[in-house]
Amino acid sequence: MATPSIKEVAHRAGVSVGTVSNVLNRPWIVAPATRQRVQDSIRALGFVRNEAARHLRAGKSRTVGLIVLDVANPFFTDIAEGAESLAYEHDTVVMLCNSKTDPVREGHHLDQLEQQRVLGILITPFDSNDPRLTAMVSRGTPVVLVDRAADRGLCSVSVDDQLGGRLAGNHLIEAGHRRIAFIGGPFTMQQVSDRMAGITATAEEAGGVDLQYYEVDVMGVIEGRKIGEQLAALPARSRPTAAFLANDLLALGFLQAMSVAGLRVPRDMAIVGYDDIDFARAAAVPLSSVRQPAELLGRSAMELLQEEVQAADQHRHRQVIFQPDLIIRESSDYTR
Amino acid sequence: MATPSIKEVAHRAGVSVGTVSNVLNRPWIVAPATRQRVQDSIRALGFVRNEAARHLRAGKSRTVGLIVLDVANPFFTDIAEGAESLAYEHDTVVMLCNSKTDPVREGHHLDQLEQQRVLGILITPFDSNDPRLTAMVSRGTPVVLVDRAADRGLCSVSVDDQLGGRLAGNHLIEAGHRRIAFIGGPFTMQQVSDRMAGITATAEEAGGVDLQYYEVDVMGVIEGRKIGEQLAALPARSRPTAAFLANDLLALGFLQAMSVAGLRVPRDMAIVGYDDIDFARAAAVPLSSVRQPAELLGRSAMELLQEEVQAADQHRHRQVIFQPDLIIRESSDYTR
DNA sequence: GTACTGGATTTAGACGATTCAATTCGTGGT
DNA sequence: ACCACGAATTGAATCGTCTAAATCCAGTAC
Repeated sequence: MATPSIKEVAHRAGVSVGTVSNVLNRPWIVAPATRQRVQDSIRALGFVRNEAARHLRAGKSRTVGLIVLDVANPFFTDIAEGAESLAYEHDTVVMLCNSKTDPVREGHHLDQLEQQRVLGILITPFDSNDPRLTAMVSRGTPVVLVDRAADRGLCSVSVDDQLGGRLAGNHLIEAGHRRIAFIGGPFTMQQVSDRMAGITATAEEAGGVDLQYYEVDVMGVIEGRKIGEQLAALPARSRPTAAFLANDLLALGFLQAMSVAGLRVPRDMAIVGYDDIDFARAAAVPLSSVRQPAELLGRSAMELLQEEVQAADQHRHRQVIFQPDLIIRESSDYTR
Repeated sequence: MATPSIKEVAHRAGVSVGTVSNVLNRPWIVAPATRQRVQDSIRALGFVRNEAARHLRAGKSRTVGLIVLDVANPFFTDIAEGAESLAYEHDTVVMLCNSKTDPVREGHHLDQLEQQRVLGILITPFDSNDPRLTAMVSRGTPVVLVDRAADRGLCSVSVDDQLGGRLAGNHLIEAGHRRIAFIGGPFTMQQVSDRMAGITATAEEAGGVDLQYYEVDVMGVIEGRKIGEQLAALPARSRPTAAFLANDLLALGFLQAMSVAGLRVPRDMAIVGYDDIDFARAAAVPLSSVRQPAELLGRSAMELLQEEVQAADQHRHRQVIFQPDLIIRESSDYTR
């Protein structure tokens, strides 16, 4: 009934447990005939390795934790995709955790992962200065920040969010907009504040631009829609003529609200999102968006982690920064 | 450097490892003064339990595997949400795995989970008759099918998909549609074929209905959009006047294609989706959809699993079936 | 002073896989 | 016929935690 252990396999094959283990781990040192006998025994008994025992003995596990802010956001699934593809090559498993932008959930996941002695953790943290993170590192679990630049002793993979904000800002200002809304949140999240800083800088440089800020708790479609309704209800004279949203889910919700309210995009309201998820291209009005190389982000993060795990001692933390691209589509382009 | 073990904690507190373990597991049998001393030691050393060792000793782990077809589909994230909430109450962790409707990936995840000796597996399988599944069960890992009815010796939680198909079919036929497209895939997936069977039955009962079938590999926005473009390109006289799509992602893509092609919804094309994800309500034209109680599905599946894990021997497999609801919104309703 | 009680603590195996030093065995060289 | 060598295999220790049984000890009753 209970899953057979290596011991039963050995007994049935008439060899010692050491030999079975050798068949599993270094088959070439086992005589072909013996090897065959052991493999038959394994198959007959339906033996399955016990990962917990391996892990305990080896002192380290073969799983990597990945904590994202929102699994339902394609941006993060793309990251997961990238991370998993590389993990696979390293004979490693990814444990995907969803913090839902909630520090408590995030903490719970960190606890669990640390108890599982994961090889390391890739995380888009709620707060990148969380002392928990450095504590974990000092206790021996490598941490790589994803989509967030690290300053101190951590590896990180990120995209220049200020530049992203600037790209969006310049684009909208050059198109003639003078009342622009920035929508995102919570503002305490570095990504959000960086993007905000970027567009703010361009607005100041240009001068005469009225930039308004709207904060949301979570960046999802529903919230975007809500803010959209709110803006649509304003009189046209005081309503922003363009909106830059800190992610595409917000932008999609916002776009839907415009459509429901009968405002034309981009004529009445130009929209630029962030992340360039597949939905963005496929939206009712194809969405302009600041593209981030999500899958590459995930892959690189995993790469840094594996590097750190293998090099162990003489590893130097690195901060990789990618450049975002502005993808212009109909939602902000009058010329089409 | 290395994480301290219970042994170091014991040494520092001047007690035996057994006492430390007792503080961790049955604190009440330890004298308050000793308990305090141990707890101080734990904190000072930054001790973190080694889950692998606990697991090995206990013979069973504290994690449950959840394999879904598409993490990016909110329907499945809702299921995960439900499963996790209950898992939390049982001091259990959920490992979320994404099969991406790919049997190979699914198999890989199954292997990993079995090696980890997970408490059990919740899965929306690609093929519910996969012999792997029953093999795993016979080797001792309980499996609960999610969103899929089991016949043989398995627990399952599902929604009556035939009924769902009938609800959509009746609704569209009563509204006068006589050329209807069914879109989904792969048709080998039971959910899809059941929904198809449902609407087919209503069409046959009504008579004089031309029901056309379109198959896709994966049910995502992109694919929906593609089929939408394809239908939009047909001459109006032969084009279906209504479409029933096997999930909301497809429906959303389809809807976008209509909008781009200048077809009005529902006047030129009525649309009914499936799952009633949040996006559906928030779409440019709010989407009619067959609602499934996703979170409840996840919770119930976890409930069945926990039941089976605890009862162990005298457990009888159960097949829970929920009823879907048709939510009518603008995308199929002329009267609004 | 002895025997007993009950609470507090320790001790001594497991659990399953891995690894490495030790052993066995067959073969070839001399 | 004997030794040496290498290939194949074994045996035992180990990882960190848990638990049942054993031990210790202070206090109490007689």
